[in-house]
Formats: sequence, structure tokens, C-alpha cells
Amino acid sequence: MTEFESALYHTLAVLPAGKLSTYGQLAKRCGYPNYARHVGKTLSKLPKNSDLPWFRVVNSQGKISLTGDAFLRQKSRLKDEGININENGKVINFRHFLWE
DNA sequence: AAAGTGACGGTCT
DNA sequence: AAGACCGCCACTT
Repeated sequence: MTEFESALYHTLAVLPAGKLSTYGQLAKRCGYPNYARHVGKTLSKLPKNSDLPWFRVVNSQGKISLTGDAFLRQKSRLKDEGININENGKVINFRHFLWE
């Protein structure tokens, strides 16, 4: 496991339920500014049974970046935490839920 | 080794 | 508000 992955996992692990973060924000927070794309890349390799809150991560515009089934799964997980998605895939009241 | 590829992002039109 | 454009960086072709 790379140093970046380790840093990212530790940061993601403490993202509170009911909150959201963005790829870029997580990258910065774990000490790797400019690694937004790598956050996505890394999350895409996460095991399906991962305990990490991968679903609390959306893009800088507050939209879900996943497609197809994955999109639906993320939308569902967020709804469980009281966060809803509009017909364009965007989090309703996005800024209100941002982590810090 | 050069070119393409992302669960991305900021800026400028 | 929505695209186009470019910067970004590790990986794969």
C-alpha cells in the first residue's frame, strides 16, 4: 500500500456520517493537494465490502461521479443518512452537508 | 518512450 | 448555468 493510500484511508475513516466531502478536499486534507484524481482512482479499487464511507464523496460541484448501478448504490447510501440527490445527480443542499 | 486515461478541479467564456 | 480548456499525476498501452 502506498503512503498516499494510507493517508487517504485514515482521513476518509473519520469523515462523519451525515457529512460529505469532495475528491479535492480529501486530497488536501490527507496531505496530497492536487491528488483529486488519485482519490477517485483509489476509491474505485476499494473492495465492495469496505467499511470506509466511499459514498460520502462527491465531486466539487456536489454531483455523484459514479454511473449506472454504482450511482444508484451511492444515492441510496446517502439517502440513508438524510442526504438526497436531484434528477441531475446533484446533492440537494450540497454546501450544507460539506465536511467542515 | 510517447500517448492515452481517469469516481477531479479551477478558470475563463 | 454550462462547456471548453487546461493543469494535474500515477498507471497502463
